[in-house]
Parts: sequence; structure tokens; C-alpha cells
Amino acid sequence: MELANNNKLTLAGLAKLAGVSTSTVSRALNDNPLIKKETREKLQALATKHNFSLNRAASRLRTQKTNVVAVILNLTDSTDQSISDPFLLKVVGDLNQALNKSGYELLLSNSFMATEDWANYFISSSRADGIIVIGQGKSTTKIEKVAESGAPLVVWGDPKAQSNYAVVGSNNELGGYLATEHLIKTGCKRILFLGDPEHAEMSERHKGYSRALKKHDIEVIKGLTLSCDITSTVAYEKISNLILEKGLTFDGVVATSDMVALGALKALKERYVNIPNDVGIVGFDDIAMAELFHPALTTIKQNTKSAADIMVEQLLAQFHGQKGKSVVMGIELIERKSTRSS
Amino acid sequence: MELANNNKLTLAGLAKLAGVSTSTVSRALNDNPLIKKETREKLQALATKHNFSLNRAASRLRTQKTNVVAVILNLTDSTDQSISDPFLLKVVGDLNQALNKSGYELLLSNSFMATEDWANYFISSSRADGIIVIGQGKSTTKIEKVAESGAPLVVWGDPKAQSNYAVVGSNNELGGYLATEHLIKTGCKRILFLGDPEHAEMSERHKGYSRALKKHDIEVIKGLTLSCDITSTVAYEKISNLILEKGLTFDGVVATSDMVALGALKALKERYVNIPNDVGIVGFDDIAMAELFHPALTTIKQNTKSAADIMVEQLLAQFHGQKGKSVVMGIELIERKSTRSS
DNA sequence: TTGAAAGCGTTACCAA
DNA sequence: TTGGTAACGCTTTCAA
Repeated sequence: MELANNNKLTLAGLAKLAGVSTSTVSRALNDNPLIKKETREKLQALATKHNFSLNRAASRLRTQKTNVVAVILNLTDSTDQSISDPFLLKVVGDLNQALNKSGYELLLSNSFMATEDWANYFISSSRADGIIVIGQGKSTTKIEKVAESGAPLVVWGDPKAQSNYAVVGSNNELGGYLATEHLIKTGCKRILFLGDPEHAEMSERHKGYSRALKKHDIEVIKGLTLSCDITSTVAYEKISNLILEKGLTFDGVVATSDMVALGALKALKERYVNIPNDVGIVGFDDIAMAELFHPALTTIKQNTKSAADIMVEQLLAQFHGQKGKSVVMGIELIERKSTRSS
Repeated sequence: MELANNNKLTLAGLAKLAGVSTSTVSRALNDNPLIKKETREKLQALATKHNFSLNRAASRLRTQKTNVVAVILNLTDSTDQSISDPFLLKVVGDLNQALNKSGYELLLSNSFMATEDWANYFISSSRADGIIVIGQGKSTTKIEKVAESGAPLVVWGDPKAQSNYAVVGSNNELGGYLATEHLIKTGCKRILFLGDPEHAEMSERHKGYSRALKKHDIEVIKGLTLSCDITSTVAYEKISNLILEKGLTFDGVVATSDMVALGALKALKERYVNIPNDVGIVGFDDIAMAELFHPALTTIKQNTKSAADIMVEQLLAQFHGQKGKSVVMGIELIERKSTRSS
């Protein structure tokens, strides 16, 4: 039998039950050492017993702090409004872990929200204390607007691109370089770059691709850079069309993501092109299933877990009044079976 | 030059600027038809001009409504604390879309949070108005606790399992049945079930598997049900070990997810088992990359997009005082190349 | 070590 | 159609 008391228990109610003031209960529940340990524990026990939970709306209003971070999936260039790339979703998952560890909660959003002014929408409105944007996309105007507003902000993107905000991301140029060089060293001569060079991160990878070719005295041919959305289906179509129209004009592929690599892989295998002997493929990301493809995908691994930790760290620094720094994450070539062994 | 006015603009400030009362501004910004259209638009324009944004902490406190829904990834059985299954992440993405459409925001959490009492943590504390749990996991005690608290709740899981809360999910039994029957019809005699029958959803799929076998007068053999976590790596190991120890004792595989199917696929291909001629494989989910595997994966498609819409619908119903209903989503066999053609 | 009371920025009732 | 004002539930300053 429950008490017929519909009124939710508040701090004041709990204080009355305990015979102390609201101040004392508030301090006790927030583990304030001002309160005698004994009383603190007694009150905490009482709170648990009565299933009491502090009203966050009220404390947020009072303290002007939400302990929430807005994470925005910046999908500007995808026609499909839903997130499909497992890599980006992995980043979200890892951010969730990292934020929770630091006592923050994750408010998930994407760039298709009605609002244009993220800082206003999330920060001024007291919805969140800071913003993490995943992906710089093709246009960074929305991001820059947030930066100008002075709101705490960290972006997952290309940290080498100069910006007035903190960007955490992999060394994309080096990734592109290593991928390309690996193909060269395993005997490829005509290497295709598959991806969208308008994208900040992808353009860096393309720079690395060009650098590797030049270093090894291979001509950079325009026709061997194939612009392509970062989805496997588009990659599949692009490669299929290319082969259909011009034949197999390449013997290596540098893909800007594992999903893109997977699309290319399929298109090639359907035409009985042998991987890696006829064409070698290197992906980017090292998503969980990269090693399960057939052949297992050689790829550039990005460490999302430590990236997430660092992003949160840089955001917290801004909460504490410091300036967020851009951080370049190391990457690593993972050799598997989609390229010849070196 | 900005005005040296550090104090954030509030409703009261805006009201003063406009020469009206706070009530009027509040109503105007909430598009209350009580206010003359003219004044409303004037005030809205003024708000945009001054970059004004309502303080949500304050309005949430006042209205006792957050317009936030907590989405909990229930990863009880995974040792790995991060989310890796693209299917579940797709569900999160689709829920985000569906919630946004209805004016709600998504607070992402997982079951590794310190707290045990979800209703208390999210609802009593005014963090969210309702809870969506993704995955019933092996134990449903936490979920039942939420249900008992009376908090608005919708669960993605198996809708056929009886429960005192609203469950939205696919017709898993039928899915298991269709997958198995398809293998039988394409000539398989010894069909392996690969998955964890302790899992609510998986156990339904297993029931369908057994029903199909019985219907076609095939004996249900214990040794052909291989318990397995829902990750591709575990599936890979399980299949590898099975073959190592007992040889190729089966000619068909019903996998409980596409990721599991992918792991099995790899293990088999490494041993030069021909798919689909030696062994046919059917997955479950139809994740984006299912058709990009080699061979393209025959699978049972779950429609996450409409599932997300329905989950939100059922949650909103509870917000409006109605009782949430369990809904069974239809599934569909997608025939590709990992099974012989029928 | 604890208590009284003001105030965070809204909304909504009641009055005009 | 608009305004005055109390109240939402907490935290924190100041006082004891």
C-alpha cells in the first residue's frame, strides 16, 4: 500500500521529514563537507529510502550549469538524413563513455535541426554547457558562428586546417601518405584516390596521397582522383561506372573510409578483379568489421576512444576558462589482405 | 562595438526593451494566439535581433516538462563497453530523427551508468519526460522497475514476450522461421542456429527456427544450436572452433544478426567452404552493408525507420495519458547471394 | 555545523 | 488583448 500522496517529494519535503533545513539537505546530497559526515550519510540514506532525486531543472536554473554536452552529427553533405557510417556512430558511442566518466550527459543532435544558430540554441538556452561537433563537412560557417559566440566548442575534423576553434582529429595528411606509399611499395603504379576532396579531412588525405606519389616519382593524374560521397553505395556506383566507361585504369585504390573501400571492393569483385593482385585497396578508419571483409581490409586506423577522451578533455578545459587546443591524433597503417604483402 | 553588457538578456530584459510585460513576451515567443499577431511577430523579430533564447532550465522548472527523451542503450551482455553493432546505432539515429520531428530531444545513455534506478535518475530528476530502452538484454529487471514506477516507457525488444510495458520490435519468431525455411527450401539439411537463446529476441528467433525444422520434418539437434554473443568476432571464433573440433557438421546457418553472420562467413571462407553451395547463411537486421558483403548477405530485414516512428508515437501516447501499446513490426526476407536461389 | 531567505528565469493564473 | 505576480525547486550568501 502506498501513501496516497501524489505530490512529488521535494528537497523541502525531505527536509521536513528529517527535521532539518533545506540548506542542510541540499548540502548533504551534494556531499558538501561543510555538513557533518554523520548527518550527511543519514540524509543520503533517507533520500535513497524515499526514492528522492534532485530536480535538475531547478538546480540548473539556480547554478546556471547543465552538466550536459550537445553532440552534433554534422551531416551536411549526405542526402540521406540518417547516420549510416559506423565510424561516426562509434565516435558518438565513445564520446558518451568519455562524457559520462566526467559527469556529463550527452544530448544528441544532428545538423538537420531547424535552427541555424547552434550556440544560441544549445548554450544561451541552457540546454547544454558546451558543444562537440562531429565532422567539419564541406562548409564550416555554422561551426565558426559557434566559435565566434565564445561558447565552449570542440570539433572532430582536421586539426591541421587553421581555425579559431579547437579541432581534434587524425593526422589525415599522413594517413593519406601512408596508405598511398604502402600501395606503391607493394607494386601499384596507377593509384586511384576515391573520396571527396572538398571535405576538409578528405582534402588532407588527398594531399598526403599526392605527396606520396611525387616522392616516388609517380605522376599525379587528374583522372585518378574520383570524387565520391562517403557512402559505400555511392563508391560502388562510381567504381562500376568508371570500369564500364574506361576499363580497369588503375591498380590501387586509396579510399577515404572503410565504407567507401567496401563499396569499391564489391564493384571490383563483381568484375572478377582479383584483390589484392590486380588491384590493392587501402581503407581509412579501421571500423570493427574491417578485418571481417574478404579480403580483410588494409586500412588506416583512427583511435576513436582516445580521440573521444581528448575531445572531452579539451571541452572541460574551456569550461574552466582555458582555451581549447587543437590536437592531432596519431594514425596507424594496419596491413591486412586487401593489399599485397610488403 | 558591442555594448559592455555582460548580463545575458532575459525575458524581463527583452520585455523592457520592447516596452511590454514579460507575460506578453513569453506568450509571443511561444506563439500563443492570445497575443495579437502583429505584436507577436514584432516581439519574435526583436528576439532574433538580440539573439535571445528562452532559458530552458527555467521553463522546464516552471512547466514541469523537459521535452527530452532519454534513450538507453541496454548493453547488459556485452563485455565491451562501447557500442559496436551498426544496427543498434542505426536505431539510435532513427530515433533521433523521429524525436526531433515531434519536438523532443534525445539524451543518450547506456546501461553502464552508475545508477540502477532509471526512472528515478531520468524522470523524477526532471532530466527527461520519458525513456526509450534499446534492447531487452538478458535481464529485464531494470526495465520492469521503470515500468512499475509508471514512467513513460517504450522498449525496443521482443513484443511477443509478455510484459507490463510497451515493447516495439520485429516479429522475431517469424523472422527465425522464414530464415530457416528459406535454407530448407534451398536444400539445407543440417542447419546451425548461431546466437544467444537467453536473449529475449533471440530466443523468439530460435523458436521460429525450431518450428520451421519441425514443419519440414527435420530433427532439432541440440548440438546445432551454438550460443554466441552478438558480435562478429565471437561468432568468428565459435565457428572456427566448431569446425576445428567437429569438422563441417552443418550446411546452413541462421545467424541472429548480420554482424554474427559476417563473422561466420569469414570463418567459413577462410576454410575454403563455398558460400552458398557448401553452406548457406541467413543474417538478421539488413544493415546497410549487408548487400556489400561477398557474397551479398541474404537476411531478414528489420525496418528501423518506421520502428523508431512507432516507438516515439507510443511514448507520446503515454505523455498524453494513454497506455502505450506493444507493436509487432513486420519483417521481410531479403534474398541475396549467401543462400542458393530458391 | 546548521538555518533563513533571496533569487535563478520562466509560465500561468487572475485581473483589467 | 495585455499586465501583475506568484510559484516552480533548488543553491548559496549571510547570519547564527
